[in-house]
Amino acid sequence: MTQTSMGRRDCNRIREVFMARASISDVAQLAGVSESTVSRALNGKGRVSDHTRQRVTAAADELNFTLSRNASTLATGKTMRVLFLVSGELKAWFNASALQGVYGVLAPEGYDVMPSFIMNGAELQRYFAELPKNRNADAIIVSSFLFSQELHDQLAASGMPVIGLNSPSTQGFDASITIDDNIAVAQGVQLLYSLGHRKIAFLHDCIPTDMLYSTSTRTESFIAAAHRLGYTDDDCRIFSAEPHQNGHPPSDTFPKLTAQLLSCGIPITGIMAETDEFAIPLIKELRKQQVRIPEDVSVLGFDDANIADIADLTTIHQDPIELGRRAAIKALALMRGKTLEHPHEVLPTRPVLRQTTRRVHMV
Amino acid sequence: MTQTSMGRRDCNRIREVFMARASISDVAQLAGVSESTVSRALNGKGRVSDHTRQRVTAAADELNFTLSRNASTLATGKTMRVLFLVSGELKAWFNASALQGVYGVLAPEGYDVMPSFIMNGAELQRYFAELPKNRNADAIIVSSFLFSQELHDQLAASGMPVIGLNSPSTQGFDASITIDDNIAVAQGVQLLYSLGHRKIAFLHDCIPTDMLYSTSTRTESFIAAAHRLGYTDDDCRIFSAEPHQNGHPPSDTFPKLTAQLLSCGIPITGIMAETDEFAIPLIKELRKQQVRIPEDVSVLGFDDANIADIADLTTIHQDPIELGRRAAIKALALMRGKTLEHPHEVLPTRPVLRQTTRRVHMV
DNA sequence: TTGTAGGCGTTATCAA
DNA sequence: TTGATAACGCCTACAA
Repeated sequence: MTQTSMGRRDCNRIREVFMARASISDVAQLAGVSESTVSRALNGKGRVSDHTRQRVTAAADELNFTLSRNASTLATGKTMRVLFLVSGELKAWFNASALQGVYGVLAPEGYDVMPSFIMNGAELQRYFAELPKNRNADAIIVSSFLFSQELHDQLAASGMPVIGLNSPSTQGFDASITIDDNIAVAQGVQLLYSLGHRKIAFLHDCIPTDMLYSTSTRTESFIAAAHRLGYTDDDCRIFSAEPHQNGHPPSDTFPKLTAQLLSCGIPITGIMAETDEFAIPLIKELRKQQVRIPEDVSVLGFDDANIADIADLTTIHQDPIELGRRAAIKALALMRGKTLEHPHEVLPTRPVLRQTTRRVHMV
Repeated sequence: MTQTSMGRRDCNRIREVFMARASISDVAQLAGVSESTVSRALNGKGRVSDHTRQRVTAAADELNFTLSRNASTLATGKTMRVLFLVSGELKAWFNASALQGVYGVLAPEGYDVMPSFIMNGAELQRYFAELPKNRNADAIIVSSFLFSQELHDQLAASGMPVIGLNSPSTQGFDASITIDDNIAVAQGVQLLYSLGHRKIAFLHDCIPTDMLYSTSTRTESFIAAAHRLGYTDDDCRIFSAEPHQNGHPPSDTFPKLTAQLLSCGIPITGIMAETDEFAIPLIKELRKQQVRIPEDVSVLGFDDANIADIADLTTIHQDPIELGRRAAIKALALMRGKTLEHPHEVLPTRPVLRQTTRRVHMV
């Protein structure tokens, strides 16, 4: 270890005095072996005799030493970090749950998870423009995003595996895990049908965005499913909220929707809302207007978020923790150079019956 | 650029063909300057003439280059990463919100946030044993943890700033941000008092843990506050749930508590629950037993989590996003070597009136 | 303001 | 199985 630069040297000396950070060479010296051997002994790769390994381990313990992730990263090109990108709020039920799932499988494997969230298309643009050049992660899991071809190309250029989570298509993803929104909505329609509801409505929450996986496809799914079950255009209606303002529906959304529902001319008894979050304030408003739920009208949500349980809301269940887990498992495999047999998978959804729906008693 | 090692060279060649990753030397060459100049031009530190900077920037853009975080990390010792450690689930309202707050201030400053969660004391022990040696982050924000002196010492040895978030004491933290549980509970008691409730109860949720900031201090705070307002021991009662089993109260918790409440011999009209999450199932059970809320009994929660709004629960409001933000701001300052004027701060709480409490009409 | 020459703490190659 | 040596990609002290 030659040291000609005084500045550095002083710096090191200070560091050693204050916190005694050992480096691999210290361990090598103490164990009486070379740095390479320490490296091999400590990171598991490469053959080292048991005897040597023990000596090295002992020396490392004594010096309170572990290998530096950063240095390894630089040498190997592996960062042991995974990006988790979501749109909207990190604290949202879906995102937080998915993060927990991702973390749950990645952390035990020694990976760090770095969440990011992005609010609009411009940010997304910028984010992905930087991403491939940063080589700051080994994989990226992307939740609910809609990707342009351009972004796809940028990502492909990064060489990083890109895993989709509830993304609208498999386009641009090396692997993906998702629910089938189409089927899920059909489950809801089927439920309303089975309960005897012959006039039904879908309530669409309009989230304007240039990048989010718009749940607007649920509207189409609803109509298609209803038609398959024999509902005519007069038997099933769509009501749309005004576009969100700073992350929430405008304040008069639910009174307006309630008014529309009650004045639309057909006696709707079954309502499916696009999300639980949308269903609950609607129910509150309906009850305020003396519409009894579920006696007069049944209401069905979508997601089975924690609030659905609180509100006793019948809904369609999906499991973001499991989605996160699966995404992470795929990421893990891809980072390890494996080829996935089934890169794109679909997780089932199911209805959960609670107290906001009931069987219609025919007149 | 001398290259004697064939292996590496091949590797580089392959990489260049496939993804054309430029390094700082490529930029230097293209811009016709030295690597140091590129470094200075791109990372902002150090003086570079405008003309040179422009040439460098242009070259970097052309080569689709940005500085590698990892390499910078190794050279500078700054990782530009912050750990965020929580106990319990990441998806829990408090944790997810705090994370969002932390992320909100750190991300724009170029920091990555790495969340971790830890379920028990053993994991905590292990986590902190590794932490100082890893030098994998520049600071750590710790949410709601109780620290032993031993852990404190280990952390201090790491040289990393440690910021507490709703931790029970400032002990062991370089900075902290918290609410005052004592005051918050007193606000609740005062509210019940002002509403005319003269027989009140506190419901304690028993979360057994060897590391979590136990909210059990709230019980004592409740008694103290009640006494200050003139409640006698006969006027205020404490009811405790059985210890959690796998993260939740035992299933018969709320029927049991309800029975206790109704049979305790004093006509309790005001209840404060330790958390919103605890209050809501209690209310459901009470209503099931034909106890009208708020007509017969007023119930008050604690937290103002999103579910409180859903359940129309009167509660004590705290703001974990803001707590996260403040913690991050402190972290930022400390990482930048600043000394905080007020390292330990307290954020106010306030009652939020909803539909589960009402004024008692005296007989 | 710019260039030179280490150094950051690992891993990988090759030879022994 | 082990060791010497050269990367990995950037930053910084110093001299120019």
